Amino acid sequence: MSPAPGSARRKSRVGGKADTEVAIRTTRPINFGPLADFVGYALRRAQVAATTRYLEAMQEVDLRPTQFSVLILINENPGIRQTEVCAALGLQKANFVPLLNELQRRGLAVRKAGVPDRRSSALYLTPHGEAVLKRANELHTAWEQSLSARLGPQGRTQLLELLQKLI
Amino acid sequence: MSPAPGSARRKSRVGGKADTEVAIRTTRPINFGPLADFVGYALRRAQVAATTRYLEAMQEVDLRPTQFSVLILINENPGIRQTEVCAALGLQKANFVPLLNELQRRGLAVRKAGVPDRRSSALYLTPHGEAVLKRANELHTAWEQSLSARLGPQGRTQLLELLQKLI
DNA sequence: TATTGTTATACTCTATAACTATA
DNA sequence: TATAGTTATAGAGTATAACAATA
Repeated sequence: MSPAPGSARRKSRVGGKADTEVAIRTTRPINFGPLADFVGYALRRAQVAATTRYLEAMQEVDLRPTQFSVLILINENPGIRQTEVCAALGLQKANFVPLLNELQRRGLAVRKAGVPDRRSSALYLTPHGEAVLKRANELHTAWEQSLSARLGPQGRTQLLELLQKLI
Repeated sequence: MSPAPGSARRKSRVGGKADTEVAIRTTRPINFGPLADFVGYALRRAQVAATTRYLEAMQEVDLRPTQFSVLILINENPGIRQTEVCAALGLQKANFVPLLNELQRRGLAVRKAGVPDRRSSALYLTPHGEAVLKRANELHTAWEQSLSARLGPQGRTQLLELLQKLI
């Protein structure tokens, strides 16, 4: 799993040439050994690369991956409770509090009282939250299409199926 | 990519039955909407699941993914410099310092002086480091085999190829 | 007693700026 | 001037314990 935006940088030395030449220092080619064939390592590298491009693509709506998935879940399940979102997404309830506070501060989601169980509140998107989510989905769709372009027509489906088997 | 060890927990209510029954509270089924078809989300979930199992598998040698990959790289490229390892694995040189300190403290790797460029030192595994790496490779191979079992014979190769296209 | 939401806290991972000693 | 290694620091993400209100 280690990070590694494929960057075994190799600079080429300009032989015994004089110093007037741009003297770029040689770094011998790095041997990755068995690492090149590790699924865990490839998974990590792919995830880092994907996240980097995701953040670029979603810059306009300024939604981190988890924030985006929380908005989707609230939108798909209006009135959902915090604990339910946490269980569905694998988040700690303690960490969800500041995350939701931020979404509420930005006017994207709200906690509403009036649930039978008075310990909980019900979560909803605001109209603004719905609009931002709509735009986020457009940007995200474009991003997924750029993935499909890399993976080929069947590649994306194949990848999804294979990843499912790891969960 | 949001976390989510597939855990949309659904408890089933025992209809209108009396309280003598184990009263499990209903949580309505959560609708994941488009999230279920996102490559980024699947990538994240698979990576989290894989890392969790990796850590279990490697418990005996106590090597985090990055530590493991650093040991492999030093072993494959004896005398490699810190900057080269960082470039190859996509690490910040600043973060590499405490990481290598820890490997050195545990007697797995060493910085040796005597390089032409006196700003650098050359990295090597100790005999103990080599032995630990050997054991780590055994444990890791077993883990990769458990992945292969999930993915099917061609699945692992397919997955590696698809992940490469994302990098 | 158990659960929901919350606070506080800590640990890992990642990122940037600035320093030193060499080049 | 630029680079290798280092220090310090800050920001995410994630994890646990404990508390108040409610069930």
